Amino acid sequence: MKLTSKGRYAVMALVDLARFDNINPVSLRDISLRQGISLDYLEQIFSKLKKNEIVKSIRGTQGGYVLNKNPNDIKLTNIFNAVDEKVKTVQCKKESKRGCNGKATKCITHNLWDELEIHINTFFENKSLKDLINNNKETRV
Amino acid sequence: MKLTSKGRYAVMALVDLARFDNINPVSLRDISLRQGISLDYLEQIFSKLKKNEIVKSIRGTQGGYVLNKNPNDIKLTNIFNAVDEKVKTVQCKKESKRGCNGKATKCITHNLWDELEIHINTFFENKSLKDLINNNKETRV
DNA sequence: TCTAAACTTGACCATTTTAGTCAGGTATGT
DNA sequence: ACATACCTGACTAAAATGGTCAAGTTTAGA
Ligand code: FES
Ligand code: FES
Repeated sequence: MKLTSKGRYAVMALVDLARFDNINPVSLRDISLRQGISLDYLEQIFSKLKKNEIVKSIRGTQGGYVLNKNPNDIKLTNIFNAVDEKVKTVQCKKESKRGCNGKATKCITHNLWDELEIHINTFFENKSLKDLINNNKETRV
Repeated sequence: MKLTSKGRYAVMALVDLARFDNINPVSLRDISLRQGISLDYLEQIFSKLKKNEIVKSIRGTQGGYVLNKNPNDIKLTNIFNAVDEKVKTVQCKKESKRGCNGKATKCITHNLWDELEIHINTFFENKSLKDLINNNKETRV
């Protein structure tokens, strides 16, 4: 089970953004330089964050991105959903009664994987961008 | 974040094994048929489970595999470690002081990923093969 | 003793996913 | 006008995944 860079970058970038957006919009270029993430890749990521109304964009010179919600209302779940970083412990469709590889029934360990998925998602639901900023301020002191 | 088939199969196969190993060793062929997992793939998986002393093998006709420990002592952690299904929330080496892509310091969200990794691993450490067999018996009643 | 069942080993491979790059745009403050 | 910064879509190298295939060795049982 690994977390992809896309998901990791999305959170990193938003934490960076949340720290600096008090005064002016923050440009991807700045985030790219500060966090060491490819600018082109960041653009793909922010395109999705924008579609999911997590950030707003301001075009033109001195433009950039701004948070579209209170940091307290942006949960990791929202961020990961936006960039398609979903937790998948199974291959079969959830809605379907059938199991993996088109088997007629769900597998013998199916409950376990459901539990696992819930366990991980709970973590994401309980963690907001605000937690991360605060957490980091503490570290800085 | 997704769980790979290798990890999922390993657990499925062991639960199957644990259910049937009371009397005779269980052949991979049987597991393959019952659980719908490729025999050749199962062989790869069991080779690793054996190296990690989770199962024992008995060769020849009527041979097969048997658990090498009490089901209560086989945690998901052990199984996943055996088949290299590790939880990785970061790319950088844990021991190193340096961050991802050879950066001089760890990233701004590093604590978060450590927390996440611990959160997931806790689940795996607290779940044993015995839990899974019992759990499933309940479901069967 | 012969044979078939079952473990053992290692190489090989097609497909998918990942983590980007590249090449063009378009909008806008100064 | 022009530099800055967002916007869009196509493309791709490298890695991971989920297997397959081939060629063994061991041993119970007929
Ligand atoms: S994981 Fe698909 S059937 Fe259980
Ligand atoms: S994840 Fe590698 S530096 Fe934080």
